[in-house]
Amino acid sequence: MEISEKGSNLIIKNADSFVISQTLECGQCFRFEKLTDENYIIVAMGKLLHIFKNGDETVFENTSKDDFENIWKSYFDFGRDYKTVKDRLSAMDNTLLDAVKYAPGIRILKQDFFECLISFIISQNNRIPMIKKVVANISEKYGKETGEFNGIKYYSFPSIQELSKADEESLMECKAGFRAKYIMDAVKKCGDGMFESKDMSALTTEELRKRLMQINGVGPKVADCVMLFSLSRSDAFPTDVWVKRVMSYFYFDGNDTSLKEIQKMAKERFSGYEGFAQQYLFNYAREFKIGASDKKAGAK
DNA sequence: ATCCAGGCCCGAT
DNA sequence: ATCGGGCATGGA
Repeated sequence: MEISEKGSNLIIKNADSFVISQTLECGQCFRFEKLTDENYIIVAMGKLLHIFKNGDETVFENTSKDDFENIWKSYFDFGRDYKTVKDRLSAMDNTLLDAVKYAPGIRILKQDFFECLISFIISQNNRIPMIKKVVANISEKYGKETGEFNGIKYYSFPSIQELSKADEESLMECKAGFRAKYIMDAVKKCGDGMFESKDMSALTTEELRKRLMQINGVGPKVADCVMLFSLSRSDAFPTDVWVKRVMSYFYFDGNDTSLKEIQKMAKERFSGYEGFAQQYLFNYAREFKIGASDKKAGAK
């Protein structure tokens, strides 16, 4: 992976295990817009990023080498060798082999903790287009303008302090629905210093999970998503309906299986790589509707 | 119109 | 411990 600067753009040549669409559209983040194929706008880390593919180059428009080193390298997890991750998973069983092959350009993002927490609180019992809309509404109302593209203004996700100004009513106006009160509790507990990054990094994944679940509206699924998508806890295994289905289908002979059993199985089988396995499997399951009542095919 | 969505809370067993 | 109903909202 060679990095260079061309004018005001930053260029990566032959990016390893990185397909923009696969990384963005696999359900881990909500603040992006597709312009054309492999050409996206991302709002993250207080920045507006136009990123696109041009032949064997991945272009970060108007991006300095400093911003890449300080922000995007970590955000896109470019410090990790995904070839090793994929090889290890692919060797575990044929299901994972197929799931990895299906989307070899997924990387697990390292998103901002607070944004990730609020976003996944909003995700519960909701659909992705609606989640994106609510997060965008909150950002426009409480965040700062980060830039403009094609005449459209974009707003960063608010900080804890900025969102502290919100009340339940205004969050309802942002279409958060019954989750508005959950957001209020999360903002309060973050503001009270319950989730300082220094303290969190001293906790085991299980301890951190319990602490996150002290927030009203945060259960095991949201807690695991936050740990995996913003805190690099790759031993977290977010288990939603799709993961439940794909795990039951392939590892429990099609039998409906409890959350506890599934997480136990994941820990044993995917040890150390649970989070990566989860994301490839989730993506695979959702695409082929594995285990869903209207299954598209026998998944292959 | 009814059903359901990357769940979780809450009250009943 | 585990189970089922209810929940704001909008698209199919």
